[in-house]
Amino acid sequence: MLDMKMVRNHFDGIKEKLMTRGVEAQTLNELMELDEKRRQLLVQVEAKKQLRNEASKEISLLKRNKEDATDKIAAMKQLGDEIKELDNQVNQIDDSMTYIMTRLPNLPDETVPVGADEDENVEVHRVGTPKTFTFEPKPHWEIGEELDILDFERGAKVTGSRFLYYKGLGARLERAVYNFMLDTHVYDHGYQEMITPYMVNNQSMFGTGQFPKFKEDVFQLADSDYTLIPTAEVPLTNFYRDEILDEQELPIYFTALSPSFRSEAGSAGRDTRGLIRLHQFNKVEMVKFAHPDHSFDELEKMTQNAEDILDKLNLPYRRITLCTGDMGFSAAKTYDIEVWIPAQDTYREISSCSNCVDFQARRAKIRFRNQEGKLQYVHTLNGSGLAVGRTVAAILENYQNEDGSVTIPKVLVPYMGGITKITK
RNA sequence: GGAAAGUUGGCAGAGUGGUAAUGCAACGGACUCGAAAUCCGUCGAACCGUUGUUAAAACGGUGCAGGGGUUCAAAUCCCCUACUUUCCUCCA
Repeated sequence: MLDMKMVRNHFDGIKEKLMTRGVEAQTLNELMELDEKRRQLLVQVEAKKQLRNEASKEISLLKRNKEDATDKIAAMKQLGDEIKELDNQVNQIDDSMTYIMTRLPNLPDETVPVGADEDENVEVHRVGTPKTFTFEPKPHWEIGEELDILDFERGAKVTGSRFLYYKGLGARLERAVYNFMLDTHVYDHGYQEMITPYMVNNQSMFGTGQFPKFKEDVFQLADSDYTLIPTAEVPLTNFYRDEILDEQELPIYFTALSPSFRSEAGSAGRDTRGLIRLHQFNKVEMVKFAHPDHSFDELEKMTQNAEDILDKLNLPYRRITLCTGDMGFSAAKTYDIEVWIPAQDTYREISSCSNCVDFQARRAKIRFRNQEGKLQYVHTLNGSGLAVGRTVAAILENYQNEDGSVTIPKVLVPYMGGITKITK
């Protein structure tokens, strides 16, 4: 959530920036009018409340001295009704403002390219060269089905489309990949490992910005206020919701493996086969709580931490900076990392690393006491490190051999119990 | 699933309808070579608004888990919800 005072004081600049993210000018104008009206009403109602408080003191004194206060009490009854009426008006305006404020996206950072959609994202760099095959590379779902390590049909039977079984060495490979990722983040990159709840309440979904605007993207449990997490970012970031941290503790690094549940409403027909777009997938997530002065440095480090996994797996990838029109709701700046998928002859997203600055911290009330003793919002960051299923897909495709077998990347061999190749 | 007791600053903790105590911690000072201890003082419930500023500050309002109600007036009384602890039941 944005700071209303900042919106009020720098209205034109903020309006311009938010419009690059698809916010309508009219919405913002309406917000300013409501704010104006609200403050006018507050002056009125607060003056009346001051009167009431003063009268209450007098009544209290009279009663204490056993004197008659019936006249004063009667007069206050009238005032009470007026206050109630004005309070109602303020509350209505508050509701309207909250409706708008909770649905406004974060302000893009200065360094974010302005653009309408994904076509205007800017490539930062490419690492590794896509391998040239002496044969026609197969898509990973064909490889997986032929090796009998992925079973999409039974996933569809038992649950529905966009679900699957990993089988035998397929399951082993998935487990090897996420254990490798966790070990790397914990032992090489300094993150604390967590296992989180996989269901969270509405307030947590609000804290990280999924609610109220994106309810249709998630699976909510009927007759409860629990939601299956769409990413471990939600339980990890909300870990410190409504808490005050020590400045000396910052930065705090968390990592967690979790399943992620997404309804994928609106993506019908896209990536219907394979591991790219599922309703349930494993992801190793990184979350940071950073001092505002250092959060953008922390974003660079976190993105490198994600790239380090791909470097070690020797998979070709590129990094792009998302433009204003393609960024997620809570982010001030986002890098996407895209891995090379040979069968599609293209790069596909495998990680997204964002600095949300104080946007989530203001929603979730995560603060620290600074050296002057004042409360200040922390900056929160999150990034995939990495999407596990998509990593398995990339390994199957990039490491496939002409005979249909798949070579295990070197760093994973210890995690595979010494197995170097998956064959039929 | 059932029963009881709880939820008040960073922490501890008083407050049964009439101005949210107090202690610890923090900060400043004295003492000290320095520190600890001690003493003196300050701040602190955390946000909204008005006036105002380089920074400040002053005044007012709200704020006692969250929401609603009663009342001239609610931390306090009533209702609903959440969570915590203990006991019973069940269970991996």
